Amino acid sequence: MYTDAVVCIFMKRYRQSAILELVSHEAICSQDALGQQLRKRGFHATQATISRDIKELQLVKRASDGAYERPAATEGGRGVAAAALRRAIVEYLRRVDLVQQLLVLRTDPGLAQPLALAIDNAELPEVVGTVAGDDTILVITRHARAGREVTRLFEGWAMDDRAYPRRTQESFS
Amino acid sequence: MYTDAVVCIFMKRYRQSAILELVSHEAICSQDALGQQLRKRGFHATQATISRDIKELQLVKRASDGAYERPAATEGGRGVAAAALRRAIVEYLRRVDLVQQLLVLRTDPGLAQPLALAIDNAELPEVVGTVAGDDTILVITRHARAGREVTRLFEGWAMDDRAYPRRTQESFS
DNA sequence: CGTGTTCTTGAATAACTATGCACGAGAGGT
DNA sequence: ACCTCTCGTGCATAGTTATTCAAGAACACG
Repeated sequence: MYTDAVVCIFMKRYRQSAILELVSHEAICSQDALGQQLRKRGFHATQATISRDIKELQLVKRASDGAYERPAATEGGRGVAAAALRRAIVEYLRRVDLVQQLLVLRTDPGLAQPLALAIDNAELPEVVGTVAGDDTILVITRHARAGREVTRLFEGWAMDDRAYPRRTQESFS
Repeated sequence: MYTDAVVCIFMKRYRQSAILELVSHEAICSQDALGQQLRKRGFHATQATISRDIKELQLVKRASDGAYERPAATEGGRGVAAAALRRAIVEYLRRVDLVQQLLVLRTDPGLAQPLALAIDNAELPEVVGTVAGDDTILVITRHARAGREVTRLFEGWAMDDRAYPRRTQESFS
C-alpha cells in the first residue's frame, strides 16, 4: 500500500503542510480538488484522509465561496486583537468625546464599523458594548471612570501617531 | 405559502439576524439543526434557504467541530483591509520601482512598516510577501506580470490622490 | 516470536450542503 | 391592465464532507 513502508508516519505531516501551503495560495473549494493538487505534488490521499487532515488543521470553510482557509491567519487570540485595535485606532479614529460613561468616537465616513468591530474584538473589560453608524461610534463603558480610562488610552495611541509624524511600528506588536 | 404576504420581504432579514444570534450563542453543526432552532423561534425555512442565508452572512464552518461561526473576528474582512491599504498607499507611498517580480516602494522615513503591514493585511493574491526597512519596502510578487499589475494598482491610487488634492474618502470602498 | 495497542489509512456510505428549476409576490414600465 | 424584472423561496437532486468499519504498519512487552 505504501511505496515505502517507513515513510508512513512522516507522510501525514508533510501532506498536512502541503495542504496549508495550498489553501493559503489559492482558493480550494473541495476536498477532491485538494486531493488533485496534492497528487500533483506527489501525495496520494483519498477524500476521507483529507477530511481528517482538514479537521486536524482546524481549517474553516467559507460559506461565501466554499474555499478553505486557516482561521489562524485571521485571528490568533487576545494579544493580536489588542494590536489590531491599536492599529485601527491609529488608522481610523479622528475625534473622541466623553460624556459620563459614554464615549463618542468619530471616524472618516464609512469606517465606523471596522473600528467598532476592532473594539468589540479586543474585549476591553471596561467596555460594555458599542453602537456604530457610518462615521460615529458610541462606546458604552461601565462608569465614568472607566470612560476616562478608555478615552486616555485611545487618545494616547492617536497622539503617539501624530506626535512623531506617523512613525512607530515596533510599538505595534 | 406565506402566513402573511407582506412579511415576505422582511422575513429574510429577521431570520438572518436570528441565525447570527443562534450561531454566536451555541454550537450549531448543521443547517438542519439551525432550521430546528429557527422553528422554535417562529421561523420556518428549509435547508435550502438556510444554506443561502449562511452564504450571504458569510459564515464559515469550522472543520474541527463542524460548528458555524461568523468570521467577524477577522476585523471586517477583505474589503476593509483593501480600503485600509488604499488609504495607506495614498498616505505613505512616495515612489515605486519595479524590477522583474520585485517591487521597491519608498516612503517617508519611518513609515515603511505601517505600509507593509497594510499590504500584508490586504492579502493581495499576487503578492507573496514583503520586507520592510525604515523607508523602503520590498514587495515580492509571483512573477513579473503580477509585479506590473500591482505597480499599476498602487500608482493608480497614488495618482488619484494628487488629482483630487488629498483624501476623498468616499472613493475608498 | 506472539500478543496487544496505537496510528494511519482506504472503501463504502451516511450525513450534510449547494444548486437548477419553477413559482408566486412585488415593483416598475408601457 | 398587462408585461417583464427582480427577489425570495421550496423541492428535488447533484455535489461535498464526515464517519464507520476493517486492515496494515509500527512499537512495546513478556
